[in-house]
Amino acid sequence: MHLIAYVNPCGHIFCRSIKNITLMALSHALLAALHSAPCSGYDLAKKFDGSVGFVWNATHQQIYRELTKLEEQSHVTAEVVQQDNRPDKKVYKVTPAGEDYLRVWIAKPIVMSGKKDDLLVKLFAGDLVEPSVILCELEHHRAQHQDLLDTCKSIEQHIFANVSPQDLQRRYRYLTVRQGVRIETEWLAWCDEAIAFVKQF
Amino acid sequence: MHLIAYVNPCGHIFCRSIKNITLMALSHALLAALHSAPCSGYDLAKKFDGSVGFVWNATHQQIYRELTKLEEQSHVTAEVVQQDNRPDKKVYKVTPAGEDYLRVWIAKPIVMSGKKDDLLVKLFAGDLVEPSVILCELEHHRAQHQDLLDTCKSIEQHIFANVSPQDLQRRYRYLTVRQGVRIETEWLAWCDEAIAFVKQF
DNA sequence: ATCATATATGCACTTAATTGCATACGTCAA
DNA sequence: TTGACGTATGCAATTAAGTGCATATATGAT
Repeated sequence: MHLIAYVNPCGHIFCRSIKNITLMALSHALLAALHSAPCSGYDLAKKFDGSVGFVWNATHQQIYRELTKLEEQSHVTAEVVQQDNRPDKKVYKVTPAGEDYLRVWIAKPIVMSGKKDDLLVKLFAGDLVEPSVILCELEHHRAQHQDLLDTCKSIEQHIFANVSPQDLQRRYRYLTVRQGVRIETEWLAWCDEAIAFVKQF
Repeated sequence: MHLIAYVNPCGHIFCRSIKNITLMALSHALLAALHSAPCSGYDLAKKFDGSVGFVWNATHQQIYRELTKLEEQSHVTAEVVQQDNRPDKKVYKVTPAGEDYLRVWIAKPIVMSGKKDDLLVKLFAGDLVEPSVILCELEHHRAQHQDLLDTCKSIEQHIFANVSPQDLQRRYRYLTVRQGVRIETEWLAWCDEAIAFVKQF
């Protein structure tokens, strides 16, 4: 098997095999979620309490398929857990090999994925329709961003109110919540600006 | 052919055929770009002057393939234009049918696509690696957001400095640039917050 | 001459994402 | 006892997206 070595801009050296590497991002998101708390596919699909669901969304079908793949690659192990009054569940946790796989991926610098935003594309051709149509869509989106912001703020206050400086994992996760709070706040502000703008027409 | 009627939250009625509809988002982005200015695939791939490239990114291969499809569906027409000192180019423009297709799509309320961010996933498992690795990645991203912000600000000043209130198309496009300015500014601020945070470790 | 760069377009192949279905156990209510 | 809902998992098929390669003309530099 061929190996290739990289040096990232900070001088960290890492390597990976050229073949049989899936760069599929969902696998990393699942491993990151399982790293912080072992759980079942169903749990992952529910995007529970401030977890990775907020930074990477996927359907349950994608998640189950990917978990099966990760198990085949020995990046996770599964344990069937019997429950009262509920179907059995398979609880997954990350293996040391899975952690290595994550470490390699984290150290590899990535180019920001380009923006892909339906709403902005709509605005681009907004003059084709009545302003009220655009206004409606803007208000629809505003409501969605408001919901997200409320959720992020709630997580910020309840989960990360009193985190000890030693709890590195939680402090890193806190940063992702902060991103949600900041960006959603700004999205809301932009929506308001855009709504006011369109109302002039 | 079956038809289905919708009423969006603002009371606008619209309909579309159930079959043979591609909801593929790239086609809408290309139509929106061509709507504001007919041009070639090459031009579209260059993401020129404040155009749709900033709100929807794609490779030239995707763009050429999609343009061919759009031509087959009669949503665009192509005209071969001979040039001096350069290969011929095919200039595409949107047909009335293409405009209708865009109008229907614009009027259809869309659910915000879920967030998918590699950097945040990395932070989620940040405790697996040395803080300097995360710091490096944060600074790398900060630079990318700074570039984008500079570009957006430049477009804001040069293209939209003196737009007449009557120029609806340009005023809508101005809103997309404003979104870029606002969100990238906030991304930068978050990067700074995160960098300061990680430097404590 | 040859090489790099810019313009201009496209096919073939592979991988990822989405959609539609299918299954099964349990609770609670009509 | 049927039907709706929540928990829990998954396959099959399709569609979209991404990667790698190929081609051609023209300019300017070495």
